[in-house]
Amino acid sequence: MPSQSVPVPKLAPEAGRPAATTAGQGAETAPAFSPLYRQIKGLIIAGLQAGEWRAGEAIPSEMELAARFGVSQGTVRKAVDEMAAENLLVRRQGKGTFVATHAEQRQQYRFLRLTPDPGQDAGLGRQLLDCRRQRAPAWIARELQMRTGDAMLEVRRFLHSEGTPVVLDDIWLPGALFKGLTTERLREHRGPFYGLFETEFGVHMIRAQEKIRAVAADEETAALLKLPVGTPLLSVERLSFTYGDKPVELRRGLYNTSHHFYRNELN
Amino acid sequence: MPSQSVPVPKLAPEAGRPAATTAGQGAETAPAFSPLYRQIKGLIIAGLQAGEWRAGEAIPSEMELAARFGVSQGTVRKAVDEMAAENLLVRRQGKGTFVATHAEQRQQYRFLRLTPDPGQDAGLGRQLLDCRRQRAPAWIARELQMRTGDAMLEVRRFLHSEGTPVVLDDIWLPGALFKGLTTERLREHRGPFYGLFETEFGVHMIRAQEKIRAVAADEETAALLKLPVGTPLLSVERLSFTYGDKPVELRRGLYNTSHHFYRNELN
DNA sequence: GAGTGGTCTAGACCACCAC
DNA sequence: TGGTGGTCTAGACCACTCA
Repeated sequence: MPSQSVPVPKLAPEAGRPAATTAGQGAETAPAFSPLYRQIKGLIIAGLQAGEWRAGEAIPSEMELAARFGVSQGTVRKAVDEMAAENLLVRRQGKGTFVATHAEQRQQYRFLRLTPDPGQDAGLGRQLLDCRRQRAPAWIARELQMRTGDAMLEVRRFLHSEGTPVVLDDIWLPGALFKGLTTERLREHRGPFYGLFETEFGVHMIRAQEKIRAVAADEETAALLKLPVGTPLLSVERLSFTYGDKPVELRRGLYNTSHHFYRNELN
Repeated sequence: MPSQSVPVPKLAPEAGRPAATTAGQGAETAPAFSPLYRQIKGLIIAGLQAGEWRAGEAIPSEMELAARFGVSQGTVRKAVDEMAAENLLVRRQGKGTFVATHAEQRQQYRFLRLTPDPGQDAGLGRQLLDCRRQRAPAWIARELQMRTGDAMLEVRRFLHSEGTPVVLDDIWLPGALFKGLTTERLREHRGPFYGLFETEFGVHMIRAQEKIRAVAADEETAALLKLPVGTPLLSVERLSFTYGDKPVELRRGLYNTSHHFYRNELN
């Protein structure tokens, strides 16, 4: 005998589901009704955030989660479905559900939309130029939701294709989250930075916004990318977020699009 | 008594669900097993493609569709869920499920990622420059999957913000699909082109790919956009598709990104 | 064969909308 | 008041993986 007033056991008190009618009170702007499966999703995200399961590890099976939260498997399934659609989790039939990671081959460079023209080599090499601790200037502090002057890491690097530089990246990170990150650590690391950030610092990028413009190469950039001053470059400014919509990385890439392009899918 | 061998009535013969085990035969590369809900999805898409329901109209209720296809409501729901996630359909609680359209206010300029800098006016005006019938050159024919020399429409237009031109668009369309499209028709039309294409020609854009580069303004472009020759511009090449992954529009925009940027969300 | 996710069903009740 | 989509449950069986 299914009944919607029975469940909601082990949920946190404030997560209690509003009963039958959306009765009075109506305080503030929105009653903020949220279905059970969304509350479950919130609890799973809280677990990820708390580090209960690390990147690449399996989370408990749907049946286990259903038992733990006191809901049916179908409700857990719907929560996990949404999280899989958002690339927070990865389902593998017969094996389990895993915390998404940037470290795996299949998922590497998930956020990089740069694509070589036909006939170009697909692989991109990395070259670290610089990594130093600075005090955050106002505009970066604003983006990363820290205070002007707070500790900040500044990284500069190349991506190159067959020896010629294609991308010049400047990367800014909150110093508080990346204590102990050094030039050597970055240089020794194999694979994408985001993999390192996950395994070494527990910082997991789940979403990003990019703002793209066309700009002219200034003298410094032109010299570094071995291009004439004034060459049109793609400026890609990326703000990346972890769980809880917390911004944790600001990045500005300058792309030489002579033999590569930025690919985007619209739906 | 649910049983997975019972259903599958009114489905098209070739859509029949493979029974229990993925038995022998194994011809070619993939057995191409597809679950019931995906077959239902295919049938609904076929209906859209055939014009059974037009853009903006409601499709039958989930119960009706379930009865028609001889499956449970839950299976129809899963099919519709996927289509809603792909922006093919729009669900409205209490009202029904509707064929997505580019004509509505809410959905207008769904594919336009150009965003004004803070303080800039958000609205963009349109100005038609030209519309003529041509023969498709090889490179366009290839993209639109037609033959070189086939009839093709070529449209050129501006988007401008507060009087100054921001975007110069060249648009190429297969002549066969847009018979009767004239300069006057385009000029008189209010709202986005994609709305006109839907209502007048039954061509519905559901998906697009963009390739983005930074380029320097040539003389003609510079004059049209009132910029110095060599100004860096964002080149946005868009290929749009209808049902069945059929390409039906090629477009190349040159964006002045001095006071606007191209916004993208990464997941 | 046991365990995991994937599909499908059937039925209940809720929230929203229009008449 | 009746219809629509939205949520939740319970249970069956299938497909895949691994020991």
